[in-house]
Amino acid sequence: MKMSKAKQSVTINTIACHLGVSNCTVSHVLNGQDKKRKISKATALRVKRTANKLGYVPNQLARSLRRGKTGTVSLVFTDLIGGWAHEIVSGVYDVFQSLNNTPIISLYDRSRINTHGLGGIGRKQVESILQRRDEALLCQPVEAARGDYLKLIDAGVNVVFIGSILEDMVGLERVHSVTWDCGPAAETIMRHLISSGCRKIAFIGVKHGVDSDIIRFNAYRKCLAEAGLPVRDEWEIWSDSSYRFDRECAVSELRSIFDGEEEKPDAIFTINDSIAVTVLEAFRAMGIRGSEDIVVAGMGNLAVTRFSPGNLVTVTEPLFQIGQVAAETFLELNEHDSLTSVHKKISCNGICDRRS
Amino acid sequence: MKMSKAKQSVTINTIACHLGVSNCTVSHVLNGQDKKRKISKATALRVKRTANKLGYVPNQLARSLRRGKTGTVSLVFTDLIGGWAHEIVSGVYDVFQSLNNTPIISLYDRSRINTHGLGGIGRKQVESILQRRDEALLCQPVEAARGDYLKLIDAGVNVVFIGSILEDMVGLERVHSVTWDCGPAAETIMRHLISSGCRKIAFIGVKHGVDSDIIRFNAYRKCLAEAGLPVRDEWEIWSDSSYRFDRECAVSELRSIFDGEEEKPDAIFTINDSIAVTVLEAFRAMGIRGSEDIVVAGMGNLAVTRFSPGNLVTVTEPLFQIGQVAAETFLELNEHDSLTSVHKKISCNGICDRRS
DNA sequence: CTGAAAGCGCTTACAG
DNA sequence: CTGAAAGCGCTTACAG
Repeated sequence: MKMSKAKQSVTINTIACHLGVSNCTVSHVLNGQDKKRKISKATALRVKRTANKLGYVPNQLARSLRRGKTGTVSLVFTDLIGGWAHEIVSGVYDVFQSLNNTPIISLYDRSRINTHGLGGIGRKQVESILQRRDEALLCQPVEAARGDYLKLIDAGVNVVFIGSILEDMVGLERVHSVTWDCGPAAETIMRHLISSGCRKIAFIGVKHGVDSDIIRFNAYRKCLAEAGLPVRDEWEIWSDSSYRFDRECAVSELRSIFDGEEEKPDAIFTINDSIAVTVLEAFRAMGIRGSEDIVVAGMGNLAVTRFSPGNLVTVTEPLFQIGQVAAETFLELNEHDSLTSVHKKISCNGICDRRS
Repeated sequence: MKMSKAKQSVTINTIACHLGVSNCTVSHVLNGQDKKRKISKATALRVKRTANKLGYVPNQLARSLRRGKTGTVSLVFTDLIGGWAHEIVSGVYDVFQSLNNTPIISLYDRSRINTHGLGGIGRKQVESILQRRDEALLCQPVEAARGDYLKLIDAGVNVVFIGSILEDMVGLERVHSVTWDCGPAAETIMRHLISSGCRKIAFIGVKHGVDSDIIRFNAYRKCLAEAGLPVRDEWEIWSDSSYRFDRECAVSELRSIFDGEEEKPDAIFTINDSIAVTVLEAFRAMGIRGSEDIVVAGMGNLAVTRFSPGNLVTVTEPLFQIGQVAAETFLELNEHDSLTSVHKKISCNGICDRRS
């Protein structure tokens, strides 16, 4: 290792030579096998002291190569904006804190990757994961990356989807998920809207190809039915934004609802905070009369809603917990070496009404 | 590598056996040395084909171990909130996209680490960097992590500070920085405030121990002097929030300014957006009379300001570019193997007035 | 209680 | 034009 230009790097052999013992003894001591190997306390102590004194740092490369196991995991996000990633990562680190595993966090920026015409997670990222011999990928599911997931799975990498899962990948080997109970959460929000007086509730969603798109929509429908409220086709909007639901999308969808002479909704249920916030922003920009009174519901309670203008209602997605459980899932997979899929669901119900 | 439970992993030897050539030939071809080594075109082609067919993926561990060089770099942030990290990371990836280097992004959450009583980047993170033999650390400078930086530097790891640099680390070997011209940027903001009519401008800062704290403050002072505006001690606030400038801090600092009978400022210049936004939030919460008209200036033009209430003025920090240049700096360091320090500064001046 | 030795998957002088 | 061999730093049966 040329890593240190200043001093020669100290290896297990340096210590062994120093002490006149074999490197194997050193290795055992430093791996805490001194008891099992019945190495004398004196020797063990001398080894530890010398290692410390010389500033020995085990070489992960050599160790992993020899063991045939890296213990590393990649965390890939579509972006690091809005706090989603932050919370997940915090949960993951919370679990890995005390272990030797090193999660490797990768960002994958869809906008940038699309620019380069790659799509998916990007060949570069997939290659990195494979070359590094990461043992799992924890990620937000992204439709466009399906091919990449399959490639990784095929190479023996466990894929743990976080938050939701690509609809048709449930049941595949080495595909796992840690999701949350977003159906009940969506129902809670809908009932909250209804019980606070909303009667004409529109829906705006984006199809990400994940199970939760539909789950949330079904909750919307179910609650309308329960309450005997009207279901109107023109109020059920699936935006076909292939990339990101941006201001422009929001404006055009809102026009389709508010431009005509028909009755206007008094609330809009959207499938996530990002959409909700964009809708509120669009309302403000468009200056639609009476839009200040319209309640917009999102889901997630993400940082992005912190200052969002207008009447926002949301529900907390237990991201920290999801991160923790995802990390634990990885550890289990690693330990039990089983091929069966693990699918965990976390419950929660923290509603958050930000109406001003 | 047990990474693939399904199929035996294919190595360079697998290919060599398959083709009846030596692994050394295979290695040369796959590393694009076939020309230099004068390997016959036919052999080269056969090697490439077989590698492809068998789905060969080079083992980064073995390669790095043998080469004595990993080419990896760690990116460490204090948090992933607010979009700062996202922009930096995008810039870094933009440069690494086409290379073989794999940046490894680590999060380091100060709040969580403080809870565990560690301080700094955290022993765990430092250990990981050393064990992985990362060749550089790119990071936001954090006062509390000084000891960790020194430890890494001592071990031969290059440290590249992003955005600003710890005051007293300039000039150290293996310490580098990619910063921006925040002094002129701060002056631009101040002049903007003054030219738009502000006459009584207060200052709120937090001492992070980085050079830019003082640079921004000096810009504040300089512009007041230039314009012949009053400098008042009680309007120059250095909050001693040791951790984060939160709502509570903001409220208490604002009280000290607005509670008495003295004259009140008509603008507040804060050293960054995060503080600015928190101040605006505190204003809203406290309901200080006339505070709607007070202009609050931040710096960064971060995502966190997107919906911030009230009158915000900010200036764009060229984060994407900083990320790019930081990545390039790493590559240069890696290539030239020089010990001299590299300090780069990026200019910019995109002012952004969000007054409603 | 301890050591000699093989081997993880590569790269790279060196020899032919 | 190509191959045999050493070695990166570690772990781990195996033998004593």
